[in-house]
Amino acid sequence: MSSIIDVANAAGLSTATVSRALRTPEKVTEATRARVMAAVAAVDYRPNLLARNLRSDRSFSVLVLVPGIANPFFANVTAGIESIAWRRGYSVFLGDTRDSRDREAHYEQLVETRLADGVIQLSPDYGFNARQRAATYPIVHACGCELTQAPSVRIDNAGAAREMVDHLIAAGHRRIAAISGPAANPHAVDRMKGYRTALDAAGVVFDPALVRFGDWTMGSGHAAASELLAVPHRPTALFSMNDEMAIGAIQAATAKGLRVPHDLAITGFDDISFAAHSTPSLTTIAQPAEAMGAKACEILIDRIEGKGADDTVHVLPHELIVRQSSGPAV
Amino acid sequence: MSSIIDVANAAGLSTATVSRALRTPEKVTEATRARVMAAVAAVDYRPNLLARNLRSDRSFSVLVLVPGIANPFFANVTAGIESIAWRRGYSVFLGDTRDSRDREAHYEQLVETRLADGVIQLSPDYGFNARQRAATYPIVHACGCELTQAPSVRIDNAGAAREMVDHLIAAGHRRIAAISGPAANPHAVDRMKGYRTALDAAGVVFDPALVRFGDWTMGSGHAAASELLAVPHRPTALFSMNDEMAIGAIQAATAKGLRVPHDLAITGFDDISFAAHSTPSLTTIAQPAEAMGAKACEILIDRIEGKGADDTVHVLPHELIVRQSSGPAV
DNA sequence: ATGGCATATGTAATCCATTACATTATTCGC
DNA sequence: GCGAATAATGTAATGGATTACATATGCCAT
Repeated sequence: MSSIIDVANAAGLSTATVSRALRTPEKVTEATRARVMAAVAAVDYRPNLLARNLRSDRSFSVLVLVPGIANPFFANVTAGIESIAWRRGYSVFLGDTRDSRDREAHYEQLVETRLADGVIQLSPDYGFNARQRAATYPIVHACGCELTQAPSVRIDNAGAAREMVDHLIAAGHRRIAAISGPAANPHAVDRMKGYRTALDAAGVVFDPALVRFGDWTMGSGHAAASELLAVPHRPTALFSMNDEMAIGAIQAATAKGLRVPHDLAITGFDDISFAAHSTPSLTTIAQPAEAMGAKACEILIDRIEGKGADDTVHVLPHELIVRQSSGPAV
Repeated sequence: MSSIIDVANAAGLSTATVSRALRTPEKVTEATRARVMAAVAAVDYRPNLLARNLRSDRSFSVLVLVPGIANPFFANVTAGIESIAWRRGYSVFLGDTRDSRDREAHYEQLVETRLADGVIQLSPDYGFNARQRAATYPIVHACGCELTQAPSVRIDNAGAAREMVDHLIAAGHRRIAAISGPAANPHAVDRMKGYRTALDAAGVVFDPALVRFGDWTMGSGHAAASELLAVPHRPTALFSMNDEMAIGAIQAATAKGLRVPHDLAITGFDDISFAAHSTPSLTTIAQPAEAMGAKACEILIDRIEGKGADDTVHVLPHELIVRQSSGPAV
């Protein structure tokens, strides 16, 4: 593999001039630049970016910490991150933490060893990751919760949940069950808050028997719905805190012979692409997943490049999308 | 940020000894190692991997070229890649090509500029990517088609498609429509081959009017199904070449008042997680997505590390998963 | 024509860890 | 107890691009 020295030799110039011709062409004669370009082509030169990065102490790459890339929502956020990184000349390291602190810590080594310039964290902030909170490297949260410190990007989870439950209440529902994520999960906590606020506002007494905790998977949504439908005086609506669990719930309800939404309303959260195409299509909260990733990436790269330190919590707009799966209570 | 020199000073040793203590401890006294470790802790040392990588001309990272990370199937393959890369101490660069040759070529620069040691290609091989076929760097295809050269990993797409259509024929269907991917897509080509083989074997005359070309999205599956259901003497079964389009087709059929599978059988391909939880659940071909990614990654890293050059085409087993969406013809 | 200045190019130091080669310390055998 | 062999450590070169500083070239004004 030819190096800058080969180019310099081929062009009869010094490596300094070659470097300048390539990186800061305005510092070099038109003629020189042409000679360098010819030499580059002649020896098939590709700069060794490891060397450049070492010299400049920059890697021009960012690390995305994602709890699971197979989750469509996170995949969308990641796509948004990638598109901005690409535009700004950065590469993306994929750090799939599989929800493990260990893996997360291990991946953070990429920054500490200079292979990445900063981190975008997609896991919500549980509040006890002291290491990360004290991080000396640039870090931005892309799917924040109310606990998440700046700089971060999120939606108003509690507000969105409240809107959804308001929607169900407006449709006449009173017995509205919740299929939550893991009890300690900050997103679940925020959304649960919105759920209860909506119930309170409508004068509906909160009934713990109508709450089940899943793990965001369709299987857990199926299981939760099966249980909830067996409760005496069963709910007429299921508020699921993500789309996957809602899809699982639809399946469970249908298997029990219930018709959605006629016999049971079911709603989701996230608006992954499958929500619009499930049968029935799913009423949900649209999160601007790509936009959140993109915004987080912009903030991160601005920080890395020292272009103003954005230290705000960006709350992006969500949207209630009413589709077939929610309907009037019977 | 402290460097190896700081450690050497703190320990009263040379940088060479420090390096040895850390990388090849057996070359150093027990006592020395302890002194080095203490110094490392004292100055909070983290090796600069950019420097190490420059010296060794290795980056210990691989580039994954994926047509779209938001596609659940590719996300699963990527998850498989990541798990092996992790186990073997490599990082993963995410190269989302968005089906653009341009982006693909741009991402390949990562290898040519030494930021990645090799490439895993998830796009099927159209046969005209001369650049990549002549690549001087290690490259492995993870979702190959019949055209794909070794080393690569794939399933028997034609065989799987044939099995699926055989299954429909066995259930009594004769008018079996196909919802294909883009006409030129190698996976679509292979699967179309299997479709026709099955029809021929059953003595069913191929009817071009029963073929539609989608773009793998649910929307395109919906559109294709709508058209196919308007054909005179409409088909009793739809063979969709991926799960997303099948899910779109289910939605279209249901919207038309048809019951799946009672009035119309619909089958998919891939067995993404949503296939098991759609309503009705989807008969499909299970591809070992994670295993394909993992295998490809193993092969790639073996190549990178010079541990035998596996030059075979690995055909992993698929499986016909019969669920609710396929049923007897009416 | 010459000092002064801007522009273009060259020389060599630098980034940091690794490692070939050199040197010093230690152990073993007889 | 001494030379040979082995082990431990040190010195300095190396990887490839960038860049501070030095030098050379060209142009203008006086």
